[in-house]
Amino acid sequence: MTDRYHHGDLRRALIDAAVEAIAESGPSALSLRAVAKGAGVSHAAPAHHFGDKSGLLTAVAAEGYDRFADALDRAWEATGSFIEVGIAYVRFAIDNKAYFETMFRPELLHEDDPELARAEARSRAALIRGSGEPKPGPDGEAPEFNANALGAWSLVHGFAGLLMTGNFPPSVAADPEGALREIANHVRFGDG
Amino acid sequence: MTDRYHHGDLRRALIDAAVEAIAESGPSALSLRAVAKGAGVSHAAPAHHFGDKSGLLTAVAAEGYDRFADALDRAWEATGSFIEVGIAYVRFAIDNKAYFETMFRPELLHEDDPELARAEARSRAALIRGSGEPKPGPDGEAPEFNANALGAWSLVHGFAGLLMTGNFPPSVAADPEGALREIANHVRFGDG
DNA sequence: GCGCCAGTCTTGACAGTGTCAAGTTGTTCG
DNA sequence: CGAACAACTTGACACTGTCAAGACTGGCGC
Repeated sequence: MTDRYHHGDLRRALIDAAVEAIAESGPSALSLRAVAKGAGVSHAAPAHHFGDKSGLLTAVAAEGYDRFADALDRAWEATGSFIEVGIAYVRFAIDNKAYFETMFRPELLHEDDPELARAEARSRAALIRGSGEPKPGPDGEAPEFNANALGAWSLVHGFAGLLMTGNFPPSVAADPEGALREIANHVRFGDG
Repeated sequence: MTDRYHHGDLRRALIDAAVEAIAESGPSALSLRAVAKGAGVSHAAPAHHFGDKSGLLTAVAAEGYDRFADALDRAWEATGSFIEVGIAYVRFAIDNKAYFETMFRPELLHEDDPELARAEARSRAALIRGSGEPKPGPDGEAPEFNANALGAWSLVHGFAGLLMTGNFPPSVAADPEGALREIANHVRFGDG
């Protein structure tokens, strides 16, 4: 199946190869030719499916946002806990480093891609839902972030980022989830 | 001065050109040859001063960490306010996008560079000092981050990151400092 | 059952990149 | 003055993304 002229699902294979490569050296070091070689096709094959190198990265990011939304939704539905959604946020970053890093590097992506926009919106919705203040817009309009949600989002996002860039002391890096739970025990969100 | 064979201060000129280029397209898109051309020297000149492309980026990051530490120190000394240090953190990220982005991309840097380590340590110290809990180690050992400091650091770092990647709604992007102050009004750090 | 066509992939080329080796120019100091 | 040394240049190499052109296939209508 993988050595036919018509690959079967080359698009899938290329994304998988890309994710693997990104996991090792980051999204900016991705080589289209290396990805193609990894999938056993010629160096120009990716262009046909993704147009661009940015196109491939955009596809990875979109898939990442979908998986991210799934993870956040699962956490909220399983626990109904604001904090557990935050934990899931960080856990996703750790377990899906390649996806997560790609998602938050807009300069490498086609920001106008509709698939990306759709998946991104899903994640945003999951995040707002999990922020504990579902409060649908007064006339059914899209719900917005309030100060508490923005603060919580910033906190978990920053925690994930600092963790992944190696900026935390070893004690935190050894047990990130524990450290985050302790932070949660010390932080209170209120109405100012 | 700039067109002599011996440039005078080519190192400085290259860093400046690099910062300018990074501000436009991010650190991963930096082209050594373009930087060299911008400084009016041959394409291999940068190698002599920085060895590597990573070497140049490391120099930029180190200088960034120094400026960052300065900014945090200034904010703390001027106000003695925990919150104002956080504001200064985000303001630095906005005003020095090129430096800030480079500082937090370890995969592009020589992480073992002593200059980088020194400047990084300065920033870390400034951050701990500004976190409001100076509490020097019992026996003069380096002070550590506690849960409150980790939480506050994560919050401002995440806020800066999400802001710069365009993930915040327009209302927040239009007045980031105001939004951050409002978040600060809603968040309380305590002892759990 | 057959031909043809749209879609899939390959081949070859191009300009641009980082890095290395060797050579050239300038400065400094004995 | 000359010799050692640093700063920079020149040329080459392998590698990259992208484009144009061609080759192969599977499946469609007839």
